Amino acid sequence: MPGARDLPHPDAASLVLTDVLFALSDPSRLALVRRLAQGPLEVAACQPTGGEVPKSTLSHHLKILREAGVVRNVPEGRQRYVSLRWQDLDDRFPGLLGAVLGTTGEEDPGGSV
Amino acid sequence: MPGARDLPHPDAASLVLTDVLFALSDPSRLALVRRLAQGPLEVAACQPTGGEVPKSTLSHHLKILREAGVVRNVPEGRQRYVSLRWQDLDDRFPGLLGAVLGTTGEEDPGGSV
DNA sequence: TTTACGGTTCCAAAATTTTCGAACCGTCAC
DNA sequence: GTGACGGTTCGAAAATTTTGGAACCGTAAA
Repeated sequence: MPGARDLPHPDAASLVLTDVLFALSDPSRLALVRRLAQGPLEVAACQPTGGEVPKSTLSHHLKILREAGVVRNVPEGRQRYVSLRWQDLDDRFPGLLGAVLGTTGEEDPGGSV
Repeated sequence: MPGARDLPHPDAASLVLTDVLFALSDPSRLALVRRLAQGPLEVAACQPTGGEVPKSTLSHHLKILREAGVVRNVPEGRQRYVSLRWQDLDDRFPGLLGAVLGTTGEEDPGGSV
């Protein structure tokens, strides 16, 4: 197993509500979360649509999201995939993410694209 | 009309999600919001259960909550009543407050203690 | 009116967060 | 191996938030 450079992720049960709310309270982070709601993205693709941000800054925001348990960051070849921990979040704080994303959870989950 | 010393409150339609999330992301503020969910409190009663906090500090937290539109602060004689803007919040961000407070809205509101 | 009360505002210090360049680390291509 | 890539970590500066004392403002009681 050639170098497992996995980053630490809190497990679903130990997520802290205020940490999650804080992570989501930043406009640029929330914007990213909205995009992640549509599917995983590699880190480079997490750049805000339009402007470029220094790598270290982007990495910092990803860290806040990851440590709060909002996002999962897994290595894949020489890149990394960032994905929303929707299920875990919903297990721990039912309805929260849906409310933040503006969906109450009542609408067609697998709607026609 | 003897001195209307009303504080500014954003109206329901103009509430900003990240501001609300930020206001709720502080543990002491969130704790207060939970208590307010059970009914209005006068400012003095907003002191954290157990410890005393300087008046100016408490006032600051109330200001963050008020400016985010989470709370309403209305003068009443020589004191002020602080109340949760549950309805306004729910109109603007359906389900959010319920999710934060840990109730999806489905359970018995007046459950047996 | 004078004084006590309940609270907000003002201001500055302390703490935390944000930003970003530079150094570093694994992985893949040459 | 050597080098380019994709990203994280480190460290320090800039910006924002938190804290708390002092001054101030209306209201109600003396």
